[in-house]
Amino acid sequence: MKPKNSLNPALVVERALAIVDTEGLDGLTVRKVADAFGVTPMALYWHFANKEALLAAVGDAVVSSLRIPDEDLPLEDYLREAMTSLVDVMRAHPSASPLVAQQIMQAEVGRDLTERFLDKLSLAGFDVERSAAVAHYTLQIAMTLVSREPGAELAFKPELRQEELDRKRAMLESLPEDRYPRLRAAADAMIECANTDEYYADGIAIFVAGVMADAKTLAEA
Amino acid sequence: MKPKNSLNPALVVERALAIVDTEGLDGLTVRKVADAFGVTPMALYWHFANKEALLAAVGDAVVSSLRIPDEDLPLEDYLREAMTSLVDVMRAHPSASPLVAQQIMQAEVGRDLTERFLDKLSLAGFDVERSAAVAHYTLQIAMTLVSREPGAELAFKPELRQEELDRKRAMLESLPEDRYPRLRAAADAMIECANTDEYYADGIAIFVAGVMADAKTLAEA
DNA sequence: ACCTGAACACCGTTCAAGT
DNA sequence: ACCTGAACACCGTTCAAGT
Repeated sequence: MKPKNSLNPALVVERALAIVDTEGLDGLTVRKVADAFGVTPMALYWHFANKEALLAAVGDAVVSSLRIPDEDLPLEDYLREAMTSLVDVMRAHPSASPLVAQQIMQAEVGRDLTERFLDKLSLAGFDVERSAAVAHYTLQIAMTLVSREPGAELAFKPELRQEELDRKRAMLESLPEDRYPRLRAAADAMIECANTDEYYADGIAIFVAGVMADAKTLAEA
Repeated sequence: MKPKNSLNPALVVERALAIVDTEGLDGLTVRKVADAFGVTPMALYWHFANKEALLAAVGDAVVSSLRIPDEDLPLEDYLREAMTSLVDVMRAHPSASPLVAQQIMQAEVGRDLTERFLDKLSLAGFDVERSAAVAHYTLQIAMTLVSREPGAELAFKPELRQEELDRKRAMLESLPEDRYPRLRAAADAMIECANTDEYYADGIAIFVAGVMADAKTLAEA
């Protein structure tokens, strides 16, 4: 006798997110979620229209922990804090970061953050198209930093991980030293992040500096 | 009577790339490629170890048309040209851009480009870790600009495309005007690129400016 | 209202067999 | 050397039926 009402959207999303965390986005299947509840795959279709809706709900759940920077901050600080906030939220569930990017506008917090960002961009001289583009870059680059962090592609095959890293290193070390000295010297740094926090801080700093350089150009024109 | 030797890796890759172009990366299946040749799915396994190897070969094929910037260019111009070259190659086959990012180091042209880029970064004061990180950002951001170009996610459902765009616009236009004036004004710009070339030029310019700002900081230190 | 069971149209891939 | 055929363990999802 199965307990009825053992399923509800919030519980399902929680389980689904756990699977995404441990097995990656491609590792999430309707059947695995059902098994985790000891239930038939079709049971989930009472609570979600389809897998796409379940994934969207997972994205919404992660987005909800986003925090909005102080609205009084000037553009540069607002951008840096917004991007840092996005990156932090995504790093908590790296495999779900594409879902965060996809669902951010469905959440009030995402809309509020974007609205204020667009406002600050506008005041800094960015026209509507450029503002929209910069907001888009910000979100997508945050996602990319997290989901393509060096070594992240091997996160779900722990037994193959070391082997794959060695294979990549061997490939770089097999290159002729006279022709590829920089690649060989950078081999370790290219296959895995030595300092993850620095990787994110630098990536964010570069993008923020780039946007501010653009703002300066616009201010001078 | 099937003609034998109708299959070879180059032909298979060509067909697979065509499918990726018209149906997206997820639309590529071993069975579809086989059907396109009027052959059994298993026929492909004579030429490729598995689907992963086929995808890698598709990536290699696209990477091969990459061009290397003039090696005498200073860092800023070299970076801008390298990134533009990457973006151009990827825009020719947007759905394959993740494969390009994945396979770039397997191609001589990719290794040469990266080697010279790392060298210029080093001369500009970037240490090994930062150089590797910047090379990584460059490649991944180029990929992201292309594969997440606004509207790109709807490219393979032409019949649903207009409907989806309308749905997104309706969502933004349903927001209260007094609270979300910028979002409403930017609605059109956020769901679709009005000027695609500008989208790419701006994205590249921002990243290049960001890297150069970093270089300036390093030079002063 | 909430879930089961059987079935369908797909996947990638193994393995033995054909020519 | 190159390809077929049958089979296996997976997918998401429909549809009718149970309680």
